Amino acid sequence: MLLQMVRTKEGTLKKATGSRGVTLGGAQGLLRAMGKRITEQRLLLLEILQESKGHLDVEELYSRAKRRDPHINLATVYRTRNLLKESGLLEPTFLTQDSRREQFESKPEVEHYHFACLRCGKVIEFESPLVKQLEQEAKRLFAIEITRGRFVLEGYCKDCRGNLE
Amino acid sequence: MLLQMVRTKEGTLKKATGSRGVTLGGAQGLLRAMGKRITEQRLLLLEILQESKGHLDVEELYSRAKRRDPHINLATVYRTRNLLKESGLLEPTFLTQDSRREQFESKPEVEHYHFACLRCGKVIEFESPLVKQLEQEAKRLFAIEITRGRFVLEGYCKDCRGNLE
DNA sequence: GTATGTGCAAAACCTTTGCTATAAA
DNA sequence: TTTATAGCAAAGGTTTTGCACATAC
Repeated sequence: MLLQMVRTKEGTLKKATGSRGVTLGGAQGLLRAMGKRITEQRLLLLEILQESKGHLDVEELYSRAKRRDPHINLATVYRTRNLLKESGLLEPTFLTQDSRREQFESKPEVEHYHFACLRCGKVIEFESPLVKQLEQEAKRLFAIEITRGRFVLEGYCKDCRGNLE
Repeated sequence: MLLQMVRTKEGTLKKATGSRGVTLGGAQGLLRAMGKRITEQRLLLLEILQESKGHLDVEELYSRAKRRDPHINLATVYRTRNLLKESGLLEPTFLTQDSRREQFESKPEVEHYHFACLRCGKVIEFESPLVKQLEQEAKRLFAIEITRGRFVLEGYCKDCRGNLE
């Protein structure tokens, strides 16, 4: 017998409560635990990732880092990004259909989902228990194990929907 | 949160009824209408895309094409893929978190969603009205216009979930 | 002091593009 | 015959890698 969630007066979906950074705040400890070193460059990159809400591609991360440390090298940015990715602190989010570059965000405490505006690039994060419910259903129906679910919407935000030339 | 759990007999999610190919079947007409030419290479690539359920990246498409026409060129594959993408017959699907390459599938008649196995690459397509419901909620809550929604699960399929070394 | 990380440059990838010959209409 | 397209090779863009020096531990 399956359980189904039914929507009542107010929706199941809400804006994500953007508490983040706790994860990245613990980055130093994790790196140490992995036998990795805490370098100036890594600290800088972590700082930038923590400040920005994420959704940075490598180019953007590099350019922001360069403003504070003009000598930082692109290879270092790639290597750091890969390190954080492998250690699970950062995860790739493919936002739009035609994006060529991967974007990343620091791993959130509460799983959330995304809307990305095709015109201005604005990203809205939201949560909804229905997504987990869908995952549960899929899990049972197909006998699969799910490690990650993503739900991504693309389109035009409030400000852009009228202004399409 | 004002949610009630209700017992129902069946879930909202089901395996996608994989009718496809009608779209790609109409490709020739569309190409003609666009003033494009029907070449052997394009026919071959369309045939391959139609046979495979999709979920091919360019490399795979190229290697399959080469088996039947050893002279076909990678640039032709890219150009054809871009053409089909622009004309809306093919669309990119980012399946797994660490996939570097875009994969494509022929545009389905009924919108569906994906599960991809991280070990064997198997793809399961499914449908659920709840996804559209979520889109409606997001649309109202954020005053956005949604052009596309994707819901992608990754993990391990029935056959692979036990065999992880 | 030892081993890891950085910067730099080169290499490896993936995708696009300019050109000429070919073939579709 | 006319014009779009294929094949090829070269170029463009992104990511990775080898190596010597610097630096965290």
